[in-house]
Amino acid sequence: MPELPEVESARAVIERVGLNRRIVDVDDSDPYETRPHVPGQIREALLGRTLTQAHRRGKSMWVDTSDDGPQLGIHLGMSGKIVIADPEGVEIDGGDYWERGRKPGDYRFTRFGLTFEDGGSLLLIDPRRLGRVRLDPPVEKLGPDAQFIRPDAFRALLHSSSAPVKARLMDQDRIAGIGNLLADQILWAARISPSRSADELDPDEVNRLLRATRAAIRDAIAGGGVHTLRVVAYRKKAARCPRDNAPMVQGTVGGRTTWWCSKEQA
DNA sequence: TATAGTGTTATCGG
DNA sequence: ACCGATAACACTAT
Repeated sequence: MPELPEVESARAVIERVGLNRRIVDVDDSDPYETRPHVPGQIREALLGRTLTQAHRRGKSMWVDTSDDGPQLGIHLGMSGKIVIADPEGVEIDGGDYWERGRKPGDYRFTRFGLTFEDGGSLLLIDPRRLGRVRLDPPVEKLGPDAQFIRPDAFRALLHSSSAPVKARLMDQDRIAGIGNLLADQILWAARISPSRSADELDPDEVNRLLRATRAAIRDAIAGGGVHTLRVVAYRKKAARCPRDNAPMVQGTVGGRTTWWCSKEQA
């Protein structure tokens, strides 16, 4: 369930096997997944074109299309996944991250699809339907990508807000790509309480946070998803911090369930 | 059966 | 207008 690392994996799937194949059919019949478009609108815009390049910023993806066509924007929401199937419908690439319970070839929750000339297809599978497909998505509102943000920009986004630092890290308009699990991992690794005011962090803490951000993203991409991050396994009742054995505690910060070490992140 | 959920956004109050 | 907190969205798995 996608944060920046999973979206990057999905982008890579499109780059590997989704490009330069003529689109001969489009299933955009789910009116919720494709809002505010109406069914048929995306189909009309894409028929006959090819995908030429896949981009990502934070958790948002968009794909360029041939012949000056529109960009195809894809957001995976809470449960979306991109899958490429061969002409027989056999899943040949779904990215390299874990996905809660789903088995390859389970297409029950397909919400959007492209069929290519050779019969292969690109599918958006999204049980919860909080993902979104749209033409020419507005991505300029997003903050800089969390994987590549520069130190001065990182410092600046924390500097001017009394909001809890976790809420600030998850604000996609200021830094794009960090979700609930990445945020918990970053704050745990940096030994900073999620509810600390962002503007009260000292320079050393800001440095620790930036280093932890880069490490968490790198580790999650290498490990196969945010669920592989160290602290994620300890986000549960009666768990103890794997560093100091103090109890892990739970609360709500920035509107999301949050777990932290009661000793090092006090 | 009731609840929680790895995301986004409209809405409300300050 | 800005900022932050909250509810709503749709649906499955536990």
